[in-house]
Amino acid sequence: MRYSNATNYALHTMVHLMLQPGGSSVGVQELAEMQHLSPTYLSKILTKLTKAGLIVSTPGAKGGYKISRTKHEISFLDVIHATEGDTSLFDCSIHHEGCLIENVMKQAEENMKKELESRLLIDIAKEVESKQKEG
Amino acid sequence: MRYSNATNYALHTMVHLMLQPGGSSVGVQELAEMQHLSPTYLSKILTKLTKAGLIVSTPGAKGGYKISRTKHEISFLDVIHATEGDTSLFDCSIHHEGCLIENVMKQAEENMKKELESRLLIDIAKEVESKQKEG
DNA sequence: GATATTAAAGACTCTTAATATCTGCGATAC
DNA sequence: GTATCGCAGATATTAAGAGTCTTTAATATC
Repeated sequence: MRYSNATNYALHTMVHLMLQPGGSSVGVQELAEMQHLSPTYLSKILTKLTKAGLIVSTPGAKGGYKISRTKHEISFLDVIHATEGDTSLFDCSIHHEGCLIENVMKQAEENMKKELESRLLIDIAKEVESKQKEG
Repeated sequence: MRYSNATNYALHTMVHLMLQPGGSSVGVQELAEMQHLSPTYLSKILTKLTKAGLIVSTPGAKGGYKISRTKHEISFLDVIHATEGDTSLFDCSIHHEGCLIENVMKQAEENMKKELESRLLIDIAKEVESKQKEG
């Protein structure tokens, strides 16, 4: 029971893109090197983020990825949803509906998702930025 | 990203054992039939619960499993911990310590675990019991 | 318009974990 | 002693995650 590595890479990439001055584009090459990944693998993850509307891709020369201007407040949940898909933590395979155990599990999952929805990437980006100025 | 089926089976088994009058033992045979599982598979799950001290096993003729008398208040988290092991939802594989993203994820996980720790199986058992009397 | 650059998509491999079964061993009641 | 039952280990089987490679499509620059 663990979030995939892809989610980890996605979150880090998103924060990195947020730190770009003027929201300029960054190529997969640079993003992949930063996280010690192969560009082809990371691009699969970036495509998911693009389809989810969290980032914008521009193909061709001088292309790359940048944060979507239409989504200033991107939450952890947004990214997780993009990479993990619409998964649920627990499904009772025995009872078809109204399983009391499933209800408890789904309630806990719901609360966690609400917390992750309230946590914004921009706050992480700002914190990283201030740490960089310190060091 | 999902809890294993084993956790589902374990939770249902625990509630079933709690509903036994006088805390009497039940064999794997019966527990397996109830959930449409093979006895050998379920027994592996039950062994985990036994090692975790949540239930007590008595081998030999007329043997079986029963709720541990020393643990009257068993939580969802207790069962999950027994079946899933000591897993964590998210580990940053890039930064070695103090990753801001990891911190947020771990905080959310921690809160979910606290909620699952406060939810007791006995409450589910009581609810099931009262529903059975109704129907 | 030709060319270099870059993202997108699909097929494919590799590894790992979950799921599940089977067999033999050891403990217990009778 | 024997039948019953849980325990442990070995062994498939399946599914998902992780990652690579190749081809295709889109874009900028000249």
